Amino acid sequence: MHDQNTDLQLRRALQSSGQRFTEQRAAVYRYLAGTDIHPTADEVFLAVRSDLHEISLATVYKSLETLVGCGLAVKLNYSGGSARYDGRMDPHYHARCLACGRVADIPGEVTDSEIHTLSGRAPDFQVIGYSLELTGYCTTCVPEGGLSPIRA
Amino acid sequence: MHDQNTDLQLRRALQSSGQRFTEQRAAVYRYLAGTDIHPTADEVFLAVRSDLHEISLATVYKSLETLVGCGLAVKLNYSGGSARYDGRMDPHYHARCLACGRVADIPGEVTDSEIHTLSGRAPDFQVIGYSLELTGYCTTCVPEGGLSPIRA
DNA sequence: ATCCTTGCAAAGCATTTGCAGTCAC
DNA sequence: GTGACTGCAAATGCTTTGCAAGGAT
Repeated sequence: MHDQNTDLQLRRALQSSGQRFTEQRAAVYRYLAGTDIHPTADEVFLAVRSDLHEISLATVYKSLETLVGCGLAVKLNYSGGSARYDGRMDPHYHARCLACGRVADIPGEVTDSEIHTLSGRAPDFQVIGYSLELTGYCTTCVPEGGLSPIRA
Repeated sequence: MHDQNTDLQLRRALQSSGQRFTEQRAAVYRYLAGTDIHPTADEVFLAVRSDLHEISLATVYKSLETLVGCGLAVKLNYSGGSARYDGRMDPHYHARCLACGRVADIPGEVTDSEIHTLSGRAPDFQVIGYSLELTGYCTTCVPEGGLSPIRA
């Protein structure tokens, strides 16, 4: 299933940075834009391989970095091993379950005024972005002991 | 230079979780609690080795994880390779320079009401903490091109 | 005396890289 | 046709692990 809009968007983003449109990049982007599971590079590889049997893991890594470079995806770094990628570009932030590791999308965004308040405490620093993540437990992972205090 | 308070704090934290006080753990904690450079495991290793010549990198890794487990340190994960550790437990968040990779402390915290607002959008999720990081450029790393839009 | 911790070296993963062949433009 | 991209395999870098010797309680 080829998503015309998705492909076109990718083609434009690539062209404007002097890069080429390829089937591999298209397949990676199509998958990433259509899922909300925040897959790892390996998960993308496995998913995309059902369409493009010959694609290699190295190419998936390269494609993902290309997408990030074009602003079509965001890379999320977590403690538990591999990085995850997010191809949904609507404003939202993330909640990560400390038990199962899943990452859930939370719609909405931190308001600009909130960011300004936070940035104001950082003189000598030109803020261009932020990354906010809530941590806790999803309903399927009920903790037994008490809860730890909130800490960044 | 042995910080009595720091050592005592560590000894208590270790005892309450059934672990032992060792010179290696003490050296790692003393260094971590006394710096604000958010060192990598390797940087801790190099710094601590001037006191404890025989300490190994593996032990540093193990000690750091022990401290995190005791709640005496926080592990920060970034894209650029190695994890960094923060032994300052007063409320603050971080600003990371996209050019040089340095991590600066920003004093203060997101207010409880702000966190509640953010958490409220996440039903089915028991929030116990958050992680906020600003990204941008420190004064010594002035970017040449335009700035990217704010995005999590 | 017990059993946790250390140090060493080797193993384990995620990710990157070099390069020849291939493809988009 | 040219230069960018792919696929492969090897390399890299961070972190973890197994195990015998040593150390804290």
